[in-house]
Amino acid sequence: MPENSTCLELTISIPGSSSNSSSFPSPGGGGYNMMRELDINLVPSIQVSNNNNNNNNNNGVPPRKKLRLTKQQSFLLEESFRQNHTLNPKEKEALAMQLKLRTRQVEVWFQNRRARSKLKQTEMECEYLKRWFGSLTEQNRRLKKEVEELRAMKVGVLSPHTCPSTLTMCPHCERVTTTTIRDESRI
DNA sequence: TTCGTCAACATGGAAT
DNA sequence: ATTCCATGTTGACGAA
Repeated sequence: MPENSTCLELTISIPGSSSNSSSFPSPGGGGYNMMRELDINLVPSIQVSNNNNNNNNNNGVPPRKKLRLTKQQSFLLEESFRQNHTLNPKEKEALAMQLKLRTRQVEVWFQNRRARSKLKQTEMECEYLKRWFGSLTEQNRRLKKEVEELRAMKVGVLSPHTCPSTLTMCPHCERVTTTTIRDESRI
């Protein structure tokens, strides 16, 4: 079955019902029951004309159908989102009119789009942090190895005939060097 | 059948 | 009180 609004099943619009979906609590987040106001998938005019061939043989509860935006609608929404991630009421109204959608649909689309955008951003940051963690782990490993080598070097330098020494950083070449007590006493 | 995507919805918090 | 938004969830749908 092609996924466009013209083949979707319909519901009867209830006069006086608000566009606020939260007025119709339903099992599950998908909010869906007999009291559903308008089929979100359709423009009102289409709903009226198509409603005649809807038998509603499901105890008055039509199966939930999923709207697929047309390519044109998606393109315009994406373009609009690219320009601005949020819409003021006038822009929302205008865009809805242009797309032949309800303002609620445009609003929901933008909410979902922002969420997807944020998710993508978070995933990218996560990847970056993972790589960073990897490089830090590697750096830590190398530094530990270096410390081990330096410790071994220090042990080698120390002998019963030599003075105790300490490891110091040369301020000029920034290399660690072994300094004996005798050397230090000369400074 | 399973899984990913996404429109629609619920809810709670912030702003007005 | 109302509106808007972020976030989490649900369910329809297509693809693998």
